[in-house]
Amino acid sequence: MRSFGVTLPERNIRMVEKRGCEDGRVIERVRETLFNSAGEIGLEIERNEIQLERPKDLSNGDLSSNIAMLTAVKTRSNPRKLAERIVDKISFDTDFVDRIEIAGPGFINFFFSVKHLTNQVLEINRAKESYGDLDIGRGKRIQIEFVSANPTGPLVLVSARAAAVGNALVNLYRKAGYDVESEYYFNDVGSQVKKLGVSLMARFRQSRGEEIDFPEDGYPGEYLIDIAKQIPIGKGEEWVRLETNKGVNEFTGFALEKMIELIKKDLEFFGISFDLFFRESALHRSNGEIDQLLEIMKEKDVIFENDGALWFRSSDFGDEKDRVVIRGDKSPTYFLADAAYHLNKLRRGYDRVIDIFGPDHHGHLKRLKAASTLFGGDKDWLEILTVQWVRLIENGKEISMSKRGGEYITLNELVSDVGRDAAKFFFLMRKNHAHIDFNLSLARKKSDENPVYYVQYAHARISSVISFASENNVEFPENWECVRLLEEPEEIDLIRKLVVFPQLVEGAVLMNDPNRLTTYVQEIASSFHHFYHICRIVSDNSRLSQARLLLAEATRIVLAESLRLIGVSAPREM
RNA sequence: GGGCGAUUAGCUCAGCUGGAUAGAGCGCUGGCCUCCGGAGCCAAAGGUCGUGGGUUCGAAUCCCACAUCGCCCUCCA
Repeated sequence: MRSFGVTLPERNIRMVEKRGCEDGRVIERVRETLFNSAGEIGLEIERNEIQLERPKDLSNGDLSSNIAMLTAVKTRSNPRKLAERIVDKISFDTDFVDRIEIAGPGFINFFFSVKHLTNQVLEINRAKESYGDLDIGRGKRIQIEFVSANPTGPLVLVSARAAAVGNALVNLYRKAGYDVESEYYFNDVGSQVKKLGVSLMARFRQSRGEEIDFPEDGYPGEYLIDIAKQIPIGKGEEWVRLETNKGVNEFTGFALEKMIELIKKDLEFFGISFDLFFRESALHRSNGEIDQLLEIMKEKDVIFENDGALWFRSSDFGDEKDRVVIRGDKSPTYFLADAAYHLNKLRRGYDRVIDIFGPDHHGHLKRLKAASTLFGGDKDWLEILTVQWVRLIENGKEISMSKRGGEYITLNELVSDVGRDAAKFFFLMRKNHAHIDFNLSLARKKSDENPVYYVQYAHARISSVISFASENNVEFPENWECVRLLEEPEEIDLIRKLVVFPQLVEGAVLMNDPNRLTTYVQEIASSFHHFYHICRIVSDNSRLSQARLLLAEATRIVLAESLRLIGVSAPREM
């Protein structure tokens, strides 16, 4: 059930009122009418308290209000009788509402007229891919940071999931009228990165025939062997001869550039792009954000010294204990750098910032939010979402991944195996914060069992029918009056599902929940197949054919746009 | 010990910020192409929504407790 009313947070109410599409205007008209009628019989109720829902079961109408049940409690009256009194007072032109029923314990149900519904088919055809565009963001600047995996290895499954989720959110927020920037943060500083350099040096020396042990805590993956081969031999040998620290630095620098290149390639292979790649090293310059943040922390008196290190009193902000920000060796911790990074974001002027974290970062969450309020970020300025682990299941069994052997399944391997579309779709079939068992065997299948193909098939089928119609001289009509001929239950059912799209986008944005789209798109496909089976599109009746062609095209538009939002292709044929 | 999440049909999961008779896919059973793509459609079977309390006109949904499972809890990043 969708509901728009009393329990909604402030910003949600505003959004509902600002919705631009015709469907939204209709909801407002119904709300207005109910408000007036309730006033006439002396009920005291706020406009925004009036909830309007779309019943799950369409036999309960297109819009349903529980106003009578809510007010019955206050006025100690029978909700059904109260509903009757309200309905008696309702008088508006029945252009879009066909009838009003009182049902169940006192629901007031509005049934849209066929005329109104068929008009929506025209609206979708007119709007095309802009159907469902909202202006709830009103141009506010929002930054979405995601993946941000360390440049110490190729991207693995969790990163792939974060990439799919982040990419879908970027698309959704843009569609909702936000000015969105996507960003990837590279931790190109610190001990992990240094380990990368040490590992690469070892690989290089091994490649020159030296029999040395690989460092125990190094990165054992094969990718470093490949990168070692790319080092010009003269250079590499020179670096080996340098004083150890300097030499490692050279290898680190080389490894970093190659890793960043590799990660960007992986992302491109997956079909994910970023507006900006930000490097942590930019924060470390003298009097950069790290220094500035330390100053702020000192001013606010939230810092103390202990054991030669500087600590942040994060326990005062809900963290379980205090955290080191400057280590005994004077180097800043990862946490301090990340907090400084967010200071940098704030200064760039974003109205809101969303971070998508992997599951291994969730302990980091509270202290980062605490830090962001320290330097002036409003409580809701920074929002942190987490995505959970992905387990790969093949033939009903988990594919075990051993960290020690460096045997991760990479993004690249997954996408090569099942394809971009299936990978993205499967990652978006669950809520972000729930674990996923990724069914490899199913994702691989190019058959009806695989939901991605089921949906894409519907799109291809529609495209094919439209071509078929054209070959048989059924074209899109000049005069769109023919949509009035749409009246079969299968046609009306399909239309009713299509018109939900703008609200679906709104809900997905409000709840940061792109997985709603994967469910929706399957429902649309199912309704279309059903309609297709019962109602012949191209027939001897040319006006009816044209009307159904418009409905098919409207379906195609909604399908294609939904798929675009989740980053999945909508093939014309397959 | 502390924290986050999960628990819904045989399996994998939806359930849209509390609504009406809890839905889909797969699997199983039985049907549907002289006709626009059968990668499709229809029908049937299948449920104490983990357990126990609470709030509410109304709870799978919110609150509390408990159980089971997964993950996290470095002066790593």
